[in-house]
Amino acid sequence: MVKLNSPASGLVQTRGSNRDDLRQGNLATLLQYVYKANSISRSDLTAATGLNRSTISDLVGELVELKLVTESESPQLRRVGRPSVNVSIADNIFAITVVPRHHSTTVSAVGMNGTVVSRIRIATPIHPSPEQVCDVVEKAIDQIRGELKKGSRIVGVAVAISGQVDVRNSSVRICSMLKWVDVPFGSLLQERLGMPVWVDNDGSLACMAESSFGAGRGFSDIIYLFGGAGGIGGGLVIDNQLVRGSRGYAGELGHIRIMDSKSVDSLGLAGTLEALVSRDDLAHALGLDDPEDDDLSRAILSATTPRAVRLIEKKIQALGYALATLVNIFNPQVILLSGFLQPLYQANDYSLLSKMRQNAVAGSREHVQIRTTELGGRILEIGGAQLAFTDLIADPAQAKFY
Amino acid sequence: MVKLNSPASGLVQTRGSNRDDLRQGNLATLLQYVYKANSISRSDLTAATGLNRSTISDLVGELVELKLVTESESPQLRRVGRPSVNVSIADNIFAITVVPRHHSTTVSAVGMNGTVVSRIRIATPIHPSPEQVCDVVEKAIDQIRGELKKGSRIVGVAVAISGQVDVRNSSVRICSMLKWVDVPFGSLLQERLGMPVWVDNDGSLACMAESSFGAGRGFSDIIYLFGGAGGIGGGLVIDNQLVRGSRGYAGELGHIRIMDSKSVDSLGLAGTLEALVSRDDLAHALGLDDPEDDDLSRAILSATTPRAVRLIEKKIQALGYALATLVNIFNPQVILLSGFLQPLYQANDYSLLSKMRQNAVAGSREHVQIRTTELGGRILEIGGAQLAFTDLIADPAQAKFY
DNA sequence: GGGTTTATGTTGGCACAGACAACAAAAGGA
DNA sequence: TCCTTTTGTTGTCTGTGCCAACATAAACCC
Repeated sequence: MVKLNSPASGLVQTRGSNRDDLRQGNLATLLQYVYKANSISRSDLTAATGLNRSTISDLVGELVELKLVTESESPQLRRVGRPSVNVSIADNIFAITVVPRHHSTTVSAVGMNGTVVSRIRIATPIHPSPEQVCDVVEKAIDQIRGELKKGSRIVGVAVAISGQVDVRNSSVRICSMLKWVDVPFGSLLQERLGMPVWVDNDGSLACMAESSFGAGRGFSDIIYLFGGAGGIGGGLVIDNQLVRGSRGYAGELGHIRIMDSKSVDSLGLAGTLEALVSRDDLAHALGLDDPEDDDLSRAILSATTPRAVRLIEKKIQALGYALATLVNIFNPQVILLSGFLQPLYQANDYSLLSKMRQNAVAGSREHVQIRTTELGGRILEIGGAQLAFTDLIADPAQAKFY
Repeated sequence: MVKLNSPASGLVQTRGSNRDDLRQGNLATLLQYVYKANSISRSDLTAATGLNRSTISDLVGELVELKLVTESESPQLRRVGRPSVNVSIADNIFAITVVPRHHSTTVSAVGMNGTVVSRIRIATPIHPSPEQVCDVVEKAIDQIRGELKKGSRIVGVAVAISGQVDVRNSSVRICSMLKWVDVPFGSLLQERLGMPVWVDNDGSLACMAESSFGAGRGFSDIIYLFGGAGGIGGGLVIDNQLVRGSRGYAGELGHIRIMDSKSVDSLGLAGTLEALVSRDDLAHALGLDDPEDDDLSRAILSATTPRAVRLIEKKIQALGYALATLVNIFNPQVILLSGFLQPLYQANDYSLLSKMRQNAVAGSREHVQIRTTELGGRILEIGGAQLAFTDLIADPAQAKFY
């Protein structure tokens, strides 16, 4: 018998750990399980973590005391043995998410248990200034505070920016949608609100959300691609970790180059995925003028004119090249397509798959799947909330609320 | 004052930790520091890990008992205070590295302290069979065992393959250099030798080596590109972790597509980096026939004929496109170039940098550096040894030797 | 329906890792 | 020579997770 050695990933730990770190780590692991499952039995936690029953009992007890989770009788499982106690995330912990757009900003309250309880969309001037967005957010949060039931606790605010965000200092490097350049929006909003503010790229947040709660569940290596009116964005998950890069700009998957072409993308780069696969192009070829997502999707799936069919096929080919490049670089398990890339895939999944496979190396192309996303219109709320809850989960005993 | 919240990376921990894991983790962290520095004082270990002096004393004591490190008087530092004891990696722990090529296989013994003590190159038939390579390795190890001083301990064998390796089961998916397809080489060699065998892609190993001991030291996000006779390979380090992908095929950076072109690469893919930037092309244009690396390098740097200069410039442009794509995807801190890509960069560093910057998004292009590699001809020995020592470092108390 | 089986929760004692404080040791500086 | 600074050593202590024994709650079985 030969026991094989798959290369270990090596250590990431650079600091030593003491007993407090041990306890904190275990509390965090437990809370993460509860958060991801929303509700889970103590015996499942025991099995998943490998910790002793009595240890789980103690740890869960601490989380209950911290009022982060609640215990309840488990539902009828009709299984032999004493039924296990169910652990659920407290229903009064919230994150505020902010999604600024051209001429409106959406502010929501998202419960840690996954429910979006409040969602306010407020019109702004077109291309609002950072201060104007701050104003809107401040007002919206006041209103939301009134709507939330008594005893609710807020961990902070997460902002999803459709542009490049330096996550080290939460500042917006460039956001063409808002016409912002080098805006330290995290600091501005945090100073105004007096509570923690996190800022991240919308593609990264969406990727994180799909990875934890959507079509990426159970996969460790994921490529996420989103096609919208502003262009193509995306995100990467490698070994269950979102890839942010050294400053947070990773995941600009729309700007990878695949061909010689005069067409340029939103940044003026020629021959990139975004330049070759644009929503406007498709809408125009299908005779639609600024269509809703659903209408465009239907039109793509039912296209019959030769010109439209040819164009769709051409876009599929370009997308196939881009996917092959990504597959060669990453060897992912799954590629998730969303926005108008989704109907494009559905229009001819065979064509996309085979184009991708033709241009990918043997090992990587064999088991990679293409899937459509699952989370729909609330994905940025879910991803933003996840970002806002991350610190709380990483150190439950230090939880602070506002 | 505003304290900013950079997005935490989230938890990777899926299992709980007990006190044993704590001890193991701290031992591993210490041993890793000693391994990477080769020799380091106990007081430096205290500062780096944040652990208590007495804890360090205890842990180092255990490593000494395990005979993994030795303590020695520190060199004269001429500093106030009691001089700190120096901790060094034991000089009798070795890894065997194997690098099979067309018609010869190189087997080396690499000390855990970094010294390559023995290096045997044995001729084989061209395109040797797996069994033939096993034979050669077995013989070489017998010889090496005789050369090593008494009391030497071997942790196992690391094999660097110039092709796609499924690291989950150490089998070679495809290696065109050896004409191997689906060869479970790890199992074969392990059965033969009776000691652990790890197999990995050469680009990944080289990347790992440069990241820990070469030009990548101190950087957390690295792209490594190697240009050789067989094509272009590479590796990625993200957040200090080597990226292997779901099966180990990640890092096929030569096969990313950048242009329309009839030229195909070693896998028959058109318009890829490897297709457009080939060593043979360059050698031919420079009037060289199967040149040594040094000769090709000199020729590239001193090219004067218009045709050669134009061709070099064209290759630089293509490389620039590829780098931009990678930068857009990853936002790395540094790009490391090696093999014939190194003289290509040196021939016109400004041109390559600006081409890359022109095609990269604003945030990512601003701080990325391009560097040449440092480790030279022994890079695969160093990387292979690192792979072989990984398990030992991750759990020093369970060290097994052969 | 009562005993049995199975799985889980609870409790008290235990082992042991790392922190801490006090002291010793080894160097430089005045 | 004595003081200061830094590091190593030792014994004690705290707290965390483990373990074993027991308690409890359900399904199962005749």
